[in-house]
Amino acid sequence: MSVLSKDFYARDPEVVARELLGKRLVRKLNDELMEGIIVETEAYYGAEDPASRASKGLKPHNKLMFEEPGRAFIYNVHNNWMFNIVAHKPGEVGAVLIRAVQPIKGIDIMKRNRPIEDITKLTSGPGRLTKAMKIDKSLNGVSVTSNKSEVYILSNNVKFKICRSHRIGVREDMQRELRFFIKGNPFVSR
DNA sequence: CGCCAGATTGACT
DNA sequence: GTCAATCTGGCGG
Repeated sequence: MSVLSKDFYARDPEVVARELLGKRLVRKLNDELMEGIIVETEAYYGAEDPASRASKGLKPHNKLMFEEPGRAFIYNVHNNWMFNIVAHKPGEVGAVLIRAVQPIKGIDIMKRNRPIEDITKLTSGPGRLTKAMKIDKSLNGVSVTSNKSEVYILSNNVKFKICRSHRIGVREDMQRELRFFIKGNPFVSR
């Protein structure tokens, strides 16, 4: 298993969102290790995407979406941290939101961070997984393309079917369906 | 500094 | 299905 490089993210956000499914999100915090399989993502674009943080052009808070791919882009919504990875072709704008993971390592740590009985609700939502894996604004702008980073993505070799739908929770969506998830996986958000 | 929207969640009918 | 709590950060004055 190898760490996904910057090249992986230097493509169209939709392609990156689809291909991130099944990959492994690794969170290292001091001596502790947490890991989850990505089961749900959404793609976001630039000016053409009314739901995007970058829809109104370059601003200090969204400038990461305009910059080099492969870095974490994190912001707050309703007291929840959203974990995105900057992804776009050269000269373009975009990011992929990680909406849900299936926990596979450090589950006890995640449960400590987010006490809950039902494990399928531990990381099945963008705000849930960031809380369980202790991802917050302190990781904004951090590169996810090195295994020395506090957060990165590993390749994986699993088979599954991909479903798609419109994005969740956005005020104004695009015509295209830009949410992707693994068919039948119980850790996908509602 | 105050106002308020928001890529949510959890509780409840 | 509905609904409101809760808070960060953008933006106007």
